Order: sequence, then C-alpha cells, then structure tokens
Amino acid sequence: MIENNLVVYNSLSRQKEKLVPIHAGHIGMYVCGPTVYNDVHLGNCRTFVSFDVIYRYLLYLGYKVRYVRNITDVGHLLDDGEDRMSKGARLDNLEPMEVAQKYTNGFHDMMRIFNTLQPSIEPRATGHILEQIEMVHEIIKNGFGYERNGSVYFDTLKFAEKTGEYGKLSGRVIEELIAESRDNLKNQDEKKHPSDFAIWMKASGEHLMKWNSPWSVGFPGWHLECSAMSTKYLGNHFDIHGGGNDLKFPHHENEIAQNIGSCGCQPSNYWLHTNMLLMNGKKMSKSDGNTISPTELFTGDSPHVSKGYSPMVVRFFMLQSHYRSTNDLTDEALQAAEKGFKRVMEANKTLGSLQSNIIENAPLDSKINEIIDGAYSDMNDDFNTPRALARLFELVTVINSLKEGQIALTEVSSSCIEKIKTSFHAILFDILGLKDESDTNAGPVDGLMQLVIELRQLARTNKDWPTSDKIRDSLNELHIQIKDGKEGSSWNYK
RNA sequence: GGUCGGGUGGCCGAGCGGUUAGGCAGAGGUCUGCAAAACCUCGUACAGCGGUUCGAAUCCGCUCCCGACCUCCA
Repeated sequence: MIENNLVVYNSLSRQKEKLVPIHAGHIGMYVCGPTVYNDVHLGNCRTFVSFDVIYRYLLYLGYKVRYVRNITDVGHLLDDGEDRMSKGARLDNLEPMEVAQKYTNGFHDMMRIFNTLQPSIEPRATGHILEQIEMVHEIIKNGFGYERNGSVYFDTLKFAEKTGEYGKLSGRVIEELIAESRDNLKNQDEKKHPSDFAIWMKASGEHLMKWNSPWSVGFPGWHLECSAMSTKYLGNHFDIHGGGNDLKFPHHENEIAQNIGSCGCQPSNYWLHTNMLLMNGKKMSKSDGNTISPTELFTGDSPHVSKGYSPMVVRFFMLQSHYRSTNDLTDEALQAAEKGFKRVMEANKTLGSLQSNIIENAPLDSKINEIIDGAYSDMNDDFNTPRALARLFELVTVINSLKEGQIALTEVSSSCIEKIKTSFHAILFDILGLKDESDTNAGPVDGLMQLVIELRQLARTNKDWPTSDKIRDSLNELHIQIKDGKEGSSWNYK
C-alpha cells in the first residue's frame, strides 16, 4: 500500500481532490494523443511534457502505472466532412496509413527529443475498429444511439434526460446547445438534435478509409476511439483521464457520454486538463498561423525567436509555469529560461564534487531539509513544477555557496549533503525529466580542455596575461567559457 | 451572445486572508591581474474603484481590459 499526499485538480468537480487509486498501488491513466495528419506542434508537446511529469511523479511515488496514450489515425473530420487522414493522403499522394505512419514517426521522434517516457500502451484507432463497432452496438442497445442512412448518431437529448450527465465536464446546458448550435454541420439534417454527434459515419464513395459494419461501409466517429480504447486497456472505470483544455468540449464530454451510454459508468475518476501554450499572448494554433514548430524553435529559424533554444531549455521553460496555467512563449522568456536552466545544470555538476566531514547535526541541516521537503510538497500539490523549481534554485545558492566558501563545509553535515545530492537528482532528472545536454560531449574534449586550462594556469602563474587572456578569449569565441574559481579553473559550453 | 479562466514589479511566472516565491534583466558590493563565473545586498508589484476584516494581491461587488471554449485543435 502506497501512501501519498498527492492532491490533483479534477476538472469534473472543479476542485482539488486527494488522489485515491481504485486499486491500491496501481494507477490507470489515459491521455488523448495526437491526430497524426500533420507534424506535431509545440502545443502538443507542452501537453505531453506535462503528462510526462505527472507520469514520472506517479512512478516516483511507487505506483505501478499503466499509461495509455492513443494515436488517432481515423475518424477526425474537417469542416467539409473529409477525414483528416484522407485529406493528408490526397494532398501528399500517399496511402492514408502512410500518412499516419509518417507523422507517427515524427511524433515519436519529437517525444524522444523532449525526453518523455514512452506510454505503456499506445493504441491506434484503426487497430480498434471492432471494439468501436461493438461500442456502437452497446450504445444503440441502451437506447442512446440511432441510425440514419447508414450513419449512427448519439442521442444527446435522450442521454441528458435519462442520466443528467451530459455537459457536466464542460459546464454546458443542453438547451443552450440547441439555441446556439450552428447549422452548417455535416449531415445536420440526419440528426434529431443539433448537439447529437456521429459515432459511426457512412463513407462516401471516394472516401479512402472505410470498414464494413452492420450499418454501412464507413468509419467511426472522432470521439469513439478514445472511449473504446480506454475501456479496452484500462477497463470501464479507471483513475486518470487527461488531455488538453481544448478537448474538454466536445471531445471529452462526448467520450463520457459514450462510456456511460455503453456501460453505464463514468470512465474516469479524475479528469486532468492542461492549459494552452500561447505565443505573444495568443493561443498557439495550427489553424490560425500563430505557431512555431519545435524544429524551428530548436534551430532559431523563425521570425518569433532571435536564436535557437535546445529541447531541454524548452522543456525547462514549460515546467516553469504550472500545467493548468497558460504559458506565454516569448523570446525574452526563453532567454531567461536558458540561463536559469544552465545554472541549475552547473550546480548539479558542482554538487557531485562537494564533500563534508561533519557526519550529523550541522547548523544548516534543518533549513536545507525544509527546502527539500518543500519541493516534494509542491509536487504533491497538483504537480506544482514552478514551485518545485524555485526550491531547487534555493538549493543552487546553497551548493554554490558551499563551493565558493561563503558557507563553510562545517555548516552542513555529510548526510545532509548526500540528501541534497539524492533529491536534486531525483527531482531534476527522474521527476521533471530534464537532462544535462552538455554531458553528450564525451571523447577527447575533457582531456583537451584540461590541458588547455593547465597551460593557461602556467601563463597566469608567470603573469603572462596576454597569453592567458588570448586563451580565454579564443575559447570564448568557440562558445567555451572559462570560469576561474578558488580551486582552479573550470569550463563549460555557453 | 452564452460558459469558463485571467489581469502580479522591465520580462516570464508562483502564491490566493497575516510569511523573501523563483528565474531573467537592472543597481551596488565581495572575489579576481583584469574580466567572466560564483556569492551577498537592493529596488520597484499585485488593472481600477468601493466593501468585508484587527489585517486583502488573496474574500465580495462594480468597472475596464485580455484569453479560452461554444466550430478542427494539446
């Protein structure tokens, strides 16, 4: 039995709740993955990085987590009724599955670049057509679905009347949906009610992706795959369901309707929603052009940034805001994140070489323990990464002070230093999922730099300042910074 | 128009009844051959107007701005 003090904000109840797993020690988590008809954009990345931290923290607490994140490769309609996959295929002159594979690969590459852990299961919508058809059966059997010309619709009005569940998550009232629903939707005339949505759609002749079903040759509705796949791999009722804020309605609302409509139970206890990534104050969005691709951000090839920022700097930047807050991406903010990130990573290196002779009960121990415990409390409070990071920066000051002698080594016990090492590492790498990008330069560079530093030190000892400064300045031009400390010099990439 | 969420110091961003958030930038200092790095100190803040309270950035009301969803989006 794992004890936790974890509190999460549940979108369903609109308040923070203690996380109590259905099965002690186990957590089932479903996160809506990407629709693979285009390159992933940064907004997707922010959401998946957020859930990556959530996943990592649950693992850190000791839970056995089944993390399911789907790939939607069918059923996602455009305004004109064309399937996204089919449209992608037509434009690129490819098989629909070729499109799906191409962008799935790209998505996976980007997830790796952002250092996210892979989900336990990554099911594809097209691999679960049978399960979806089965769910349509159940919904019809329970009286919440009706067929029109080979398509099947979910009867939202009847569902709302019978269960009172429709609209709870997104705060919508069915009468308002009647009044406000647009009438330019596909097959509007087939629906009994404007807010009804397709769970199975009959395919037109030229439609590329289609399957046989009792109702027609067609394809499943957009929301259905998540209901079917979460049920298949996590059961009728699981712990956490996550996704971007913009999926609350209609996607998640309809998902809930389908799950309750087919098996009678609310699929998930806790609904977690990430907020949007903004750029210059506006939602970053594929459709309105206010966007920068991850690659452009890394290379700096975009009018929105003055230079490139590394993946870990971007990840760090994202973690400096809370997942439920909007995060405004600006060049200035990224520069600040870059400096902060490097400072933390440098401190981590410094930490490795710190030693203390005092075994226990040194004067600063309790203060340091407070900072560390505080960081874990922050994570327990709905995964408050910006606060946890703030504590880490307090530790950075302690670490640097110990190194430079502003704090005497006798003021901190060796066991406390060990605790700093353990916690710093756990939070930074295991939980927040950051990594030190400068570590990748193994090979002869370290040895070379040692030699250069020794030669420069020789020059300095001889008061040969021109030589000493030439070495420093030339290295600087190569983006290598020399840092002269009390115990000799060290270096790092700028 | 409906629903929801915001407006915090130069920028980003936590907090959400009494405590220094933190990062970056800026000012002064320590250290240094000089510089950088590091450390120390400092500054200016809670959109506006009322109210509740011993006490409000934090609660209530009004006003003004901004954003999201309502239509594909993480």
